[in-house]
Amino acid sequence: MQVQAIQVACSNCNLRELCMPVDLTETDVAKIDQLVQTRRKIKRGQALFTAGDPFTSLYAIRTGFFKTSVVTDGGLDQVTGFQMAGEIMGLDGIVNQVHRCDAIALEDAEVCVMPFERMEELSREVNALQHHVHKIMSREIVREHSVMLLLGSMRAEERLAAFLLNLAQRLHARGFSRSEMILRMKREEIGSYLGMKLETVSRTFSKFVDDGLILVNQRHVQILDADGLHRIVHTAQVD
Amino acid sequence: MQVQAIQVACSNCNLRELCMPVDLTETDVAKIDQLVQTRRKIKRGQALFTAGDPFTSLYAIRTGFFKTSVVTDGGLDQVTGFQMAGEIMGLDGIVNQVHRCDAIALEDAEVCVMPFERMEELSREVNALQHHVHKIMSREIVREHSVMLLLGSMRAEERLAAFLLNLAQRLHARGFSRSEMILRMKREEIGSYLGMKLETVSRTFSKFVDDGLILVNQRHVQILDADGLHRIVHTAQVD
DNA sequence: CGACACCTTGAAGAGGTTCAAGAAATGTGG
DNA sequence: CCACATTTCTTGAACCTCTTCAAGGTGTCG
Repeated sequence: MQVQAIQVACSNCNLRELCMPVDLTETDVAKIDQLVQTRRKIKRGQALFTAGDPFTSLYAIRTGFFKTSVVTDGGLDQVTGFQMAGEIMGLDGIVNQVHRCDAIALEDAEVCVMPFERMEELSREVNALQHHVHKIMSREIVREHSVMLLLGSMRAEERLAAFLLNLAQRLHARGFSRSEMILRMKREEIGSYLGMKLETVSRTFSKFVDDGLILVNQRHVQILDADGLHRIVHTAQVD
Repeated sequence: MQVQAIQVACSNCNLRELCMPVDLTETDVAKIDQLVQTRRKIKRGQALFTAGDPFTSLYAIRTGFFKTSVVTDGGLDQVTGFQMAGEIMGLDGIVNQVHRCDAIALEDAEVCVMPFERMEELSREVNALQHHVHKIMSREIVREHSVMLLLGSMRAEERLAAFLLNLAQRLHARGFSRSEMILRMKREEIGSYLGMKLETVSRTFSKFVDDGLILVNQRHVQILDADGLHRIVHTAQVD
């Protein structure tokens, strides 16, 4: 496990508005800079944590791209999310002080380690941080609701269209192109996340290409007609 | 909207260990008793809150049974959960100060209103409450992961078996029979939650009856062979 | 008791899965 | 740097699960 002392304080981090509260007083800023003492580098394919690991910290992604997934004793495997810079991982560990999913780096990554006890302490002193923690968790709950909607009521094309639009939107919020992206995950992982088989993912990609909605070259995807994709998602009608 | 002053303090509530932290000092108990100043009664079919309502409070169910669901502009409808006594609703509202789902009473109900600003204040003073709030939210995230697993990787029979076992287990934790229950929701709502059509829910119930796993009489369900149901859930194998 | 909502069951059909084969990319060792 | 092995992706064809549509049954409540 690669651990290293930190070079950049939160207050100077370019991801600050993504993972930390804004509108802090100077003294609050100074306190929060104490929170992240270490960073960890994770090589592609390596786990940041796996189910069963004791929970000690939340992790903010500084660079790289992750997937989180739950596994059952039966061997079932479900990808529960894909995380990118500025997003927080590890929230599932708080209840029982044990991680309940795996977090795997899909490309070389670096995360900020935020010891949770320290966060709770600081939250009592810095109201903005307290509220921020609550918001992060609430946001995750809302996100999962929308995944439930996707898995529970949409068909394959709608799911994949929604997935691509969501990825593009998040990447764009981080300064990348709104229409072009490199997928960090394989078809099988997309399929697991979206509740469909990898063959169906591949076929649906091909269909979108035939319909002139996107261009696909392996993991390079270009969105040609975002409105068309939106229309597919919202064609998801009740009878 | 029915609001009323409170008769039972948290410290005397029989649901205390379900919705409040344990191991409090006397002074902490006194503080927490200040949290719930009002209760609200909700008639069957009425909404406690709906998507778009401003968020002010979390709600602890004292009696009754709820469903929560998200609706899209497209008219899609997804039940995201069923809640019973001692469980907390409203967590989705924290991020943007707006509720993002509907909470509908499936039987006459009463909830304790917990103003969230008050909770944040108290959390700064009472460490146990702070940690408790974090645990509640984390537990909800973990629960939703398991729903994603269910929706993403299980087939109809596995989903319904898992659903029945989960309900039975939660009811049993509240002192009810481990094997007999009255469903508070209709087939359509079960179907929405489990990502299947009401006809499929009905057919699957019938199959379980044929197989001697359960007895069904409308909404009265009796589990005859819990092990058999467990086997169905865990037969969910990866090849 | 009649109207309405809810549930069950059948038959036909669609959407997605499974199995299989081959193509394209990626990694490895000489 | 090339040959080979491995992984990942695409596509086809048959099959299966679940949905859709339809009709009839059952329960409930004014």
